[in-house]
Order: sequence, then structure tokens, then C-alpha cells
Amino acid sequence: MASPLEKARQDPNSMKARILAAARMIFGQYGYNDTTTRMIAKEVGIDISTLYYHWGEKQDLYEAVLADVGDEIQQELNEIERHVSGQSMVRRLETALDMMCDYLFSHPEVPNLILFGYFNKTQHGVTLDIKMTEHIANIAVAMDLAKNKKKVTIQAKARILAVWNTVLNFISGESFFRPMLETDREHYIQVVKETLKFILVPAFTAEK
Amino acid sequence: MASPLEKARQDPNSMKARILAAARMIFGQYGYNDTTTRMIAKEVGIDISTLYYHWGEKQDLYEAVLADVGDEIQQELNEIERHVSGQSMVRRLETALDMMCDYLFSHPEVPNLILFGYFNKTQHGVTLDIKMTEHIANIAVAMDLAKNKKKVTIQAKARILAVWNTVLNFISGESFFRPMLETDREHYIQVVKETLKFILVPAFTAEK
DNA sequence: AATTGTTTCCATCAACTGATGGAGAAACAT
DNA sequence: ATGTTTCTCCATCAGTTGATGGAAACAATT
Repeated sequence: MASPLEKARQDPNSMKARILAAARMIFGQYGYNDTTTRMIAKEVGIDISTLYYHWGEKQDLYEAVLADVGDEIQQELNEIERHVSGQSMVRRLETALDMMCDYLFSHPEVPNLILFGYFNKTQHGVTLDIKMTEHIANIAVAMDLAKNKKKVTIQAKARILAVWNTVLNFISGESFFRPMLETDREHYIQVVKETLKFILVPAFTAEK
Repeated sequence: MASPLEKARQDPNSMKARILAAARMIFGQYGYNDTTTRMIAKEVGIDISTLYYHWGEKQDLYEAVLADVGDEIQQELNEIERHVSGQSMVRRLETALDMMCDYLFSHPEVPNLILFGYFNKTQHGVTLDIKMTEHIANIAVAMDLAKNKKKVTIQAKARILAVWNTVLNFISGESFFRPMLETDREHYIQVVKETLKFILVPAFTAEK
């Protein structure tokens, strides 16, 4: 039994998939409440009711978008973990930050959707789960902040959250920060990477 | 000639001031588009048209809220600067972080309004200015990241932004992060302060 | 008491929102 | 051709939104 989401993934040209892609972009840009079903339909070039035929309620479509993004993040985190395993702490951190930046900068709707979930006191109750708690436990072990996935201290969790957020902010806030730094996109990405390393590496490599 | 905002500040019990206070709370909680004029009016206990009589368009009221918050932040930054001047870098950083946390945790609508300005691609075009560029230059000098207010490198600016964002996130995301850390408010504040110091102090005090 | 200016509420507007029903197209198999 | 399924659109609905006009209540001064 294929879920609507899986079905959409099978054929990227299907109407379901095209709507999902457009919804992901627009929800990521404007958030749930500022996105109208008409905006999405217009982006795809179809009538509203066609959209409703394929995805039902707006909230269902939004949940599909979040599930889609959630899976993608999980996949990306796994790939990063595979890539950096066995290296020194400094190298691990730097590589992980680089890879995460590359991924997020090329999918800017992802950090937006995550941050919308954090901060918007949406009454609609839909949140991006991503099994945050689970991921944090994994990262904690990978960063030597915990020996056991089941025994992650609150301090370790908070530190990982801080790292995660710092990365997300620079990508989601680009349209605000980049004019402030008066630079172009390419250079901005480079500066962000440098800054992240400057801030984060010393904290996790300095001996106490 | 007193502006509406100044007028409202003179008498905190005036209708203008009561509306402004309620608007600040609700705009901070739901953002511009998810806040209706009816919500604000209901919070104050008045009719919508009473609100329109005092503040005109919704956008004007929002701008007044942002101006109010902007002034408060400026004031707070000045006070911090006065408090920490002359101390060692480590002490300066720690004190500044503590003070900023105390202020923001007791005014949670402030970081919300700032972050809404960053990330929401609102079409309404109203943004919280706060003379960010100017403040950043001041902080850069205070943190020995620049010698001259006029010559702040892009790297220094980016680092200050990173610090600033990290702080804001923990406060605005409390409702999301605190359940994840499974702790109460008081302890959460303490953990946030510790985490901020853990991450930020080494980066700015380690010798290169 | 009369005048004046301020403050409040009720009723209402046009625009937009999420959502639906029904009428056709198009593709396909029978 | 016939029927079936999938898909698409037009027209429309009820509810909400930002916003306004007019009438009444209120306060202060003359």
C-alpha cells in the first residue's frame, strides 16, 4: 500500500509530485498561514480544485511536505555521518559543517520549514518532527559528547541544538544578512562556513 | 510635536499605550499576518474600530511596535556596554551574555519580533530596523574584533551575527526546545546561559 | 446649558480564504 | 460506440480579514 507521498516520489512528473514540489517551495518561503492554496495552484499552473483533488486539505499537503523534508534531512545526516567517521574531531566537525552548509544552501526551503516549526505558534498544530531527539542523540555520540545514545546529558543536547540553530540561521536569514554584509552569494556562503568553524570548532576541541 | 509612540509612553494607562502593549505581545506571538486586529482589540477589551481610531492601519501599529522594541534594545545594549567596560574579555563576554539572556527571557516577544523580521518573507515590507549595522559595529569594537567603528571586516560582522542569533534562538524556541530537554523554565534558562558561554567564550578568547 | 472635541461601539463593506459539487475532457479498455 | 476511470476546470459557498461611517456616550471648557 503506497502512501500518497511515496506515490508522488515514484514519478516526479506526476501531478501529485509537481504539486508537492511547488508546495514545498512556497510553504518554505511564506510559511503555512501565509501560503494560500491558490498560490500553489498558480505556481503549478493548475486550478485550485485540481490541487484539492490530489492532496485534499491544505493541512494534509503541508504534512506531506514536512514528511518529505524530514526524510531528506535524515538521509543527509546519515550520509554526513558515513563521510566523517573515523576522522579526528576537528576534521569531523569541519567536514560536517561544510557538507551541511552545501546541502542547506542548495535547499533553502528546508531551514525555513524547520524554523517555522520552531517559532511560529501556529494553531494548526502541524510540526516538523524529524525525530529531533533521536538525531541529537546520534550526533552527541558522534561528537564525543556522550558515550551512550541513551545517556545524553541535557548539556550535550543543548550544545548540539546551538550548533544546529546557528547553521540554520545563516541560511534562512540570507536575504536579511547578506545585504548587511554587502557581499554576493558565493562569498556569503564562504564567510558563513568560515564563521561557523571559527565559532564552533574551538568550543568542542579545547581541553577543559 | 509628540509622535503617537511618545504620547503612548507618557501615560502607560492611556488607551493608546494599552493597545500598543497588547499589540506588542500578540504580534510577538503570532507574527504580522497571523495577528488580526480583532485579536488585539479583544485582548485589550475594546472594539476593533476603537483600535483603528487610535492607531490607524494595522501596519502603522506594527511599525509603532517595532519602533518601541527597537528603542528598548538599543537602551539595553547601551546598559550592557556600560556595565562590562574595562573588564577582561572573558568577563565581558560572560556578563554580556548573562544580561542579554535575562532581558530577553523576561521579554520573549522581543526575540520573536526580530526573528519574524529575519525569516518571514512578508509582503508587507515592514522590518525591524534597529540600526543593526550600527550596533554590530559597536559590539565589534567592544569585543576587540575591530579597532575602528568604520572598519569592521565582514568576518567580524558575521561572527557577531552568529552570537546574536544563537542567543535569540534559545529564547524564541523555548516552547520547542524545553520539552525536548525535559526540564523546567528556571533550569532551562540556566542551561542556555551555560551553553552560550561554552560555545562562544572559547572562540573569542583562544589565541590563534 | 451649550458647545466642542474626544472616545466608544454597532453595522457594514469588499476582498480574500479554504473548500466543494458538478460538468465536462482525456485516456483506456471493452 | 460504449462504459469506466482518471483528471481538470468553472462557479460557488460560508467564514474571516482589514477597514470605514455614523451614531451615541463622555468629558471639558465656556
